[in-house]
Amino acid sequence: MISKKTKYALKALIYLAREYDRGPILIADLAREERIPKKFLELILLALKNAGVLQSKKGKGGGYYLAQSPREISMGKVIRTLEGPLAPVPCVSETAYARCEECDDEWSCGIRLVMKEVRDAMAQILDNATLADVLERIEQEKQKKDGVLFYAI
Amino acid sequence: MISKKTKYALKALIYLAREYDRGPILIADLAREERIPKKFLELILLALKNAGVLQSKKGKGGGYYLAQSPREISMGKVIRTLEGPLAPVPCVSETAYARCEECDDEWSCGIRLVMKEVRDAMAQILDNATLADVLERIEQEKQKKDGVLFYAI
DNA sequence: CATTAAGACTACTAAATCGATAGGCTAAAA
DNA sequence: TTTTAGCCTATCGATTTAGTAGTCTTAATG
Repeated sequence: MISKKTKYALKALIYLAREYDRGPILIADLAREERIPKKFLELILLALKNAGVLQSKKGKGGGYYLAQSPREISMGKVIRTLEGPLAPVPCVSETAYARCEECDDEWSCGIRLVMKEVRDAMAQILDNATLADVLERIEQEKQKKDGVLFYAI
Repeated sequence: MISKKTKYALKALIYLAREYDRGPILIADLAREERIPKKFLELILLALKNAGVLQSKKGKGGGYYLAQSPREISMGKVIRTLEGPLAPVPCVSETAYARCEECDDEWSCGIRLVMKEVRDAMAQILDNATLADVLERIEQEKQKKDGVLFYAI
């Protein structure tokens, strides 16, 4: 299960993607709209900024905005920033490989073989799901729902 | 990342699968062979027993053994027992659905749509990877390695 | 240039989880 | 009835999670 922190981050980024190219958004507005504790959100946005996902402007008229277009920011990047590597075991991580302490023969570790498949499948999905994709899919779902509503009436 | 508990469980089960139909195995032997803290392993095996994965015999000549054949025990089952649902968010879990507290419109939640894909991909892999499969794959890898060694000499 | 708006940074805390240990209880053989 | 081996509960220290508080810094602007 992903943490609340990561969920908050994704919500905030989807919000910022929707408002893309409308200038900086205030933390306070984001917090209110998405119902995220403001001070907590501050820390999250800061982490995303340090990871190069967001940029910010201080002082009056300041706020946060995406560092790249919504097409270029993937859920994989966001989750890795806040949650750490996608891999279920460190020995199959592409971005943060580490040996599993007590595995004496990594190359014939059965757990590793299966977990490598899992990490590849996750990365495949999450690294290809950009904020723009997510926005699109939300719209599609809303239209589907309207369709159902149409028939229901 | 999966917990040590789950890794220990998988190691123990792979060991028991290899010794399948050779009668009960002592916790102490398992602990020594797989280098798992004995008392900790006790709790893990007990949990697996309560989940129906293992059976046990008390007293002299006792120990633990698989409740089903290695063909019928999947890594998905084991991970769900010790780690909880595979799903990254509760609202996409098939085995333990729960609403995400602060999601007002689940059906047009973008996070949910992507996470559903992730959970399905994970379940596909982990529910189809049985202990028997894992044993087979370990053997395959060992032979591959021997092949390389053959050419290297 | 003083004020004010807004993010940046550090520290702290309560509660939960993780990894592990301790010790007594119960069941089954011999 | 003694020994063997699993069953069960409690406890513990370290880490992580979710969140709060307060101060510092930077940038507009009147």
